[in-house]
Amino acid sequence: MELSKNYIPTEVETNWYQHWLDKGYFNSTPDEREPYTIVMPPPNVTGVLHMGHCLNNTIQDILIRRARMSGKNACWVPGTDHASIATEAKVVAMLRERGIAKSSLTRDEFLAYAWEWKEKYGGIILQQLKKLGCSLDWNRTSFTMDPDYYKSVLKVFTDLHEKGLIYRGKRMVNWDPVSLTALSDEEVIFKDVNSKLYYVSYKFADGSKGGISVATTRPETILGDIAICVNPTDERYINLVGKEVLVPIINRKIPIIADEYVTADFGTGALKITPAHDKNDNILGAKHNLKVIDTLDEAGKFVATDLMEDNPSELVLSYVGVDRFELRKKIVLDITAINLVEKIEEYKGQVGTSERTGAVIEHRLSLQWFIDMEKFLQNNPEVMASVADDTIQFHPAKAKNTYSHWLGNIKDWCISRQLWWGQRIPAWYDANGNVYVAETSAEAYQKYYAGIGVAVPDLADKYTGLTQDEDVLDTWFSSWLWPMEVFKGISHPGNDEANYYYPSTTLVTGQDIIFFWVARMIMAGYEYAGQPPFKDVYFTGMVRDKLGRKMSKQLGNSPDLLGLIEQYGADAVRFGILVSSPAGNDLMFDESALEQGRNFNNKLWNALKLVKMWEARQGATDSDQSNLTTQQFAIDWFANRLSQVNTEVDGLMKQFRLSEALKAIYSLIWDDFCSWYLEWVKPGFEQQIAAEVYNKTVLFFEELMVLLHPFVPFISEEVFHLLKEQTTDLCIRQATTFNLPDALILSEGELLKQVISSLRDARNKNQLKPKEAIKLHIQTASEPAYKAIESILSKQVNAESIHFTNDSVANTIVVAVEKDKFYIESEKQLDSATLKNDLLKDLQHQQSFLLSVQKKLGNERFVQNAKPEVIELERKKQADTEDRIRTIEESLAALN
RNA sequence: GGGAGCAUAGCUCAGUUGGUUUAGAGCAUCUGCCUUACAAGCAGAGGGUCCGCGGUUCGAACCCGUGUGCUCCCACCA
Repeated sequence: MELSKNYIPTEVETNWYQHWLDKGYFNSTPDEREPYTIVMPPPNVTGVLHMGHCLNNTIQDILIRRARMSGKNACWVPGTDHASIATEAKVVAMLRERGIAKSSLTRDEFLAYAWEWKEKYGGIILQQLKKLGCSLDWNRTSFTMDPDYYKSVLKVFTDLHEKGLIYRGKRMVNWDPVSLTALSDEEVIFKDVNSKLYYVSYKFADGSKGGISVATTRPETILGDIAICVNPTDERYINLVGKEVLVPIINRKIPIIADEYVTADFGTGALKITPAHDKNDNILGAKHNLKVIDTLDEAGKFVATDLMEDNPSELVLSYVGVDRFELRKKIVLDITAINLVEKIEEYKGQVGTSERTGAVIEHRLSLQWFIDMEKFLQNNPEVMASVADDTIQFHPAKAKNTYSHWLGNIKDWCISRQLWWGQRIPAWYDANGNVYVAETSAEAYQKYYAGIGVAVPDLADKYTGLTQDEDVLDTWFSSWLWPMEVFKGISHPGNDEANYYYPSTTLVTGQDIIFFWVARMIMAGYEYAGQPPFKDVYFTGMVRDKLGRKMSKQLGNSPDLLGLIEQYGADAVRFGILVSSPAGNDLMFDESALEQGRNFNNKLWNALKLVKMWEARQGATDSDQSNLTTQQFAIDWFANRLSQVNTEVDGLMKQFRLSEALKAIYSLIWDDFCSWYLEWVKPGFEQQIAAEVYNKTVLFFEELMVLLHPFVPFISEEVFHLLKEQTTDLCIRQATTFNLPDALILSEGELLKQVISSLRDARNKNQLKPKEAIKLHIQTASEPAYKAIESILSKQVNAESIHFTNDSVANTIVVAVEKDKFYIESEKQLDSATLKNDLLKDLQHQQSFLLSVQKKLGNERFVQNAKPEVIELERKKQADTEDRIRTIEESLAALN
């Protein structure tokens, strides 16, 4: 078969992926093997594949493929998250484009559209993961709103409610006025903004001259003011406490009160209290028994209802329905007109925004469902302990701090959302406002009828008297069950699959969702399985562009991933993203890394071509005996390098240092295998290769593909099969166990490489063309060792002859390597000046090194204190350096 | 405001208990090569005040203190 000049990935990738699928290699069922389980962080159904997913899923695929090749029962579960708020926003936008307002639809009508949308667009991302080569068990694809999953969420809600861990209450919550729902604290992102600080004066109500000046960033809330607060120790205001002032525009009388909460040196030292629109004001209001006047509706528009009794004026009426930001401008204008604005300062502040819609968050008093986190954690002390004591290991470990700090300061979790897309809260209310929480409406009615002492009607459609809560649950209230419920561990507890696969082995995710998801999965894991959901958590960094900026749509610096796969091949994309991804750190993505990946694939391809050329050129044995011993040296050396790197990679993988593992393999293949080994065993022009050497070479190549496969699955599988007829696919091939490498053989190989490089350097410096042969004279105490590798040496430095000598050789230039000297003889006039210079530089370096070693050894305190092996090492350094200096000096003498 | 982390070659990063490290890799750079697997390549080379200062130690890139610069997380001083 003719192999193409360069490696062409497209067809190869599609074919192999289909083949693996056809063979069912990715499917897992429980058996006697040890499981290796990864549950994929479910992307939003609305998602499309981006760089973050690419990094994340490449890492998971590497882990799972390596496990599959190491005797484990590898199971990687795909799926998607219904992503309540994000998806609902998309569906609302889609409907708006079609001219349909959400408010014109019933809940059921809206949900029908949402499901339609989900079936059409949801899960595109899973198809895209196939392009990347992800070896997911597609039979297990899950969705957080699958029927069983849905039920499991209700079950958990009901259960936690029964345990007293869930309560309903009117609290200050983060309110998104765009999506019209409450949000948890974690869904609020604080952003720096340039705003203004308005100094507004409040006149005394008794008509006496003057008043008090208050600094505020939110003048639009003035009409909801209920008091002015100062610090009790603030001498400027101490006499004013108890006096009343007038709220601008509406002239409501409000008191001046004192509380230590107020900072005297901020603004004017006087704070206006608006309990309806600020968390701290609300706390202060409650403390001082103040009335709450809500002036904004759910969409952030002005409402006057609460103000009407006070003083409805034309002006106030003109504010009704005005948006909060517009209102701010209007009110500032209006109070400026009546001379109540003293000054306006520029102010840098922070404002909370909705993670999903970007809308500025309002604090709003509303009735919501919460989880009592303190109590929950008291019931589950392992949530904190398991991470602290490494029962669950975090990589990198620094994430442990973030985790424990958050848990230590945890607030109650608001889990209700005023949305339709999601699990509807299983709570029913009767006419009197009594609540019945149950997994089904039937059960809720049972409780209801029992409570009022009425017999339960015989048919469910005769049930009356209850209405279900309109709200749905926070998305994360379903995703925290993911590692359990993908195996039906909640809906069908104790089933064989859950028993076998849970706890999962490794979680790979971003640091950004440590609170949203990781911590909560650990909570649910202990609460419902009594076990952690995973053993290791590998946190990936964030993917940035090469300038270090976050990837974002606005910046347009987010590359088109599928386009890149098209252009470079999935293997190259996987290689590129991983090679530039240090463990646990952010990675600067640069397309040149993909080029490196593509080049590497091409290198593999060409090595394959070379070996395939030899296939037909095998001879029984090599006629030249010396050539055979030489090749045996190359084989022994590479076999040991292979086992050395295998051991190294094992260690790196255990520490999740995937990038370094890949680099080690890359260098083993490119440098050791291609640049050295293959050149060493390469037969001369149109010559035969010993069958034994050929077979060994193919074996090495196969082993390299085994090592490489998890990282670049497609090309490795392709090369593996093109090398020779195989009885298995690489995808499920089990890794070989290697012996410990022989250090002596390895160091002999290193020395040979060093000799070759030094001689080539000397050739270069004398402008010897590659084709110009030299005569080599070697002065060494270990002649047999060099005799054994003579043919490699002569081939690699283009020496037409090699002689051994006991003395310097006239009219040559000399190269010193370790204790040996190499004399290069050429027909060309050689210039010893640069080499002499190099030798002098080296000599100087060695001498100063020797001096430092001698100084150390001459130091009595060193000899007394240092460990014996360290002293021994220093002695050896001294001896070696002395030898080296002698060799250099002799070489210099020979040059003169 | 509180907490965590980082600073090593032009760039991105390794450097494990302080001692074969007067410091390594990849990419980039420079020089020479169209050598019959590969120019998406081959061979070779250059490049560092280990952020500054102080300390501990026989010995510091590594430990301690301090200064500077940067990053992230948490926290709504209106």
